[in-house]
Amino acid sequence: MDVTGQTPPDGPADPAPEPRKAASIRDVAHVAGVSYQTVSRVINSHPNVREETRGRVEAAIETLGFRRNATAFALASGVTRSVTVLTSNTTLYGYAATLQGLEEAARAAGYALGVKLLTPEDDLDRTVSAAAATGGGLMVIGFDRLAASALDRVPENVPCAAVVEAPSHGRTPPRPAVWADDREAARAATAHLLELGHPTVHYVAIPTSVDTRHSEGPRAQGWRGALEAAGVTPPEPHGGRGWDARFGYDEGRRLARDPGVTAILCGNDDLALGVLRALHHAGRPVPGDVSVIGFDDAPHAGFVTPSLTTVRMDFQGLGRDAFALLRGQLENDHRPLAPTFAAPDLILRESTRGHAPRQ
Amino acid sequence: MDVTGQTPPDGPADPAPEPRKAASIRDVAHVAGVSYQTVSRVINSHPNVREETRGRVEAAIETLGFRRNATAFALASGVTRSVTVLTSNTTLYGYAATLQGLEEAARAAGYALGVKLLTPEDDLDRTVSAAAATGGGLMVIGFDRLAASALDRVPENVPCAAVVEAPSHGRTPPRPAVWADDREAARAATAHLLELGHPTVHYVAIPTSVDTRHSEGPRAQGWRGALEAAGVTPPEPHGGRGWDARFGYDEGRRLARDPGVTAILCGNDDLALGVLRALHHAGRPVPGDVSVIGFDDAPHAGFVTPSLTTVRMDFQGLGRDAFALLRGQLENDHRPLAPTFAAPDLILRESTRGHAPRQ
DNA sequence: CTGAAAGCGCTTACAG
DNA sequence: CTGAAAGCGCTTACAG
Repeated sequence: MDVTGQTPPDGPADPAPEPRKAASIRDVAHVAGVSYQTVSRVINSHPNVREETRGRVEAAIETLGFRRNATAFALASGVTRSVTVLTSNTTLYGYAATLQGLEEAARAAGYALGVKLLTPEDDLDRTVSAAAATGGGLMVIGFDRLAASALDRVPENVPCAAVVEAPSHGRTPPRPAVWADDREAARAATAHLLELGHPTVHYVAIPTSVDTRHSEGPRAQGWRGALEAAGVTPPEPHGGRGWDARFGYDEGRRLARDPGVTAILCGNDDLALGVLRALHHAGRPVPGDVSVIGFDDAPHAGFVTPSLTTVRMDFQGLGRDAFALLRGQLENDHRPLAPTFAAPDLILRESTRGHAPRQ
Repeated sequence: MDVTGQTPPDGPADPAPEPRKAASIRDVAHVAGVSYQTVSRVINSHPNVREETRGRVEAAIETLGFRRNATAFALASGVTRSVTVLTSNTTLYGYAATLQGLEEAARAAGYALGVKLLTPEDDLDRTVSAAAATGGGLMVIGFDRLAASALDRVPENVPCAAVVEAPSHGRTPPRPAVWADDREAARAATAHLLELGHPTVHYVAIPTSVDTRHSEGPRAQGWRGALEAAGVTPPEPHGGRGWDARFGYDEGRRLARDPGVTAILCGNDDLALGVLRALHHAGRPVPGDVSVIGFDDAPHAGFVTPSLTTVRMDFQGLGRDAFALLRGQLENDHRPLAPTFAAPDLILRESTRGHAPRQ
């Protein structure tokens, strides 16, 4: 099974068409027998052009296959209509869905979208600087520490907006930003588990954008708050060092060993999947013995067995709204409206069930 | 649960810093007391600059917060170092992983990466044209019909490469491209099921880039070929109209009704998840009664229960290699080497088991 | 080692 | 309605 393929470096069989230079407005003007300014008027649909002239120019554009050079346009006009999104991940569900919302909104507005991945290896200042030098706006998906630092480093005079974790009481993101109420969502999910009769709820955390030496993420805060409101002392939270099922599995194994554990809230659905798997391996049926709630409502959450009770998050809506916020800075006539994204919503499925206290 | 947040449109509390214009090399030159050409030499690390002059210029750059305007650089120098990837999806595992490989390779080479989503609604020619006008290279992720059409429409004189489905015998992609051997992978997976004792294997297809009125995708071809080689008449394939678990679930329900179905190959892991779920609902245990194989080895495939036997695909490697192919066209001194991506690999897990013919 | 000129492909006033 | 000029912020020769 090792046959793989590639078109030979020399390209397809037919003789490689020499990459002749693209036509410019001067070429078009020459063919159409007008000055190049007139060509500019035509491609910008300026009203004051004689119909017959316009026709000649359009014909020339067609025959030469002219496409306006976007770089020259940007430099001369000063309008860039492009956004670069800074993110530390593109494949995790929350990031990918946010990116998708961003892309949709950008496309609808006629903006080009660039993606620049943030990595711990690359110099953050250089990365942010390079992105800023593009001339367009900057968008940061600030779900983790790395992205939060990037957001802090965006030069003041470059247009920028972000989607972030719900900020703590009284704190304001360094730039215009949107967020969902993760805190309230986690509180509600935890309260649901408590109402089901579980004596306490354990939490397996995702990484967060806040400095965990001094604080914790909004989802953890909501979980903690719900327990405290019910008068139960929150157990030590787990996780916080990774996003995927493998981390969930590792934490799940630990939790499975404790017979007192009957309810687990996970920071996302992938962690929950890992926890489910660990509980299965430990012979602890879900939801018979343990109830599990995920977070995000990723596409597969409803199709695993047991299907996952989870909190649906409208990442695409966040992305759209964040773009509107940025666009407001880029085009001064454009005023972003109130948020349009949907609030988090607890989706009840098979992985949770009422808990009857043991005799 | 409806509290959501957004920074007020006016921005953070502190008075919005007026977006003063970015400094140009002339500004830097003025502050440093040199001509702007000298500034150009410094920012391009040209050797012939007196140490003391260089120092003054660098100091001026620092105090003014100068960043070279990428647009002007591109226009003046003619080097773009940017790639726009055309894709009809960014969230499905195969697409997202390919994109990630592309991004990594682009970043390593110092290229900016743009993403342009292909949709059935937008005019394909306009979309492709707009992307081509960027001046950089074009990259297409050609896993579906829409993307394949986009690839066909890329003007001959714009640098372009693609990652595609394995082309049929003797056919060549319209542009330099890389591909994994999906056909052989599907053949091997099917043969494995046959060796396990299953009398036949059913197939739930993903959409494909080929015109299904005249042909079928490479994965389907491999599945069909394996059956025919074993002397069994291939049953009618299912699916082909969607990628996600819901489609898999619908097809799974149909298959579950047929007691003769004991082995199912799915075009990807999401479809397989849906099939698993449908079999569960129909009371047909996996792998006890039915064996299921997925495709791609998505991150969660190993964590569902039963864990999914699947074909691991190196999408990231494909993305990297495709980028090298494109770079070869953009920089004429750069010669792409032989493919470096890993061949598809069958990963045996819990969802498959030997089949003992019923008495 | 450093400066003055021309130009990348466009647009935006300004003339006529 | 259409053309000639100046300029966007840089780079690449060309001088000295």
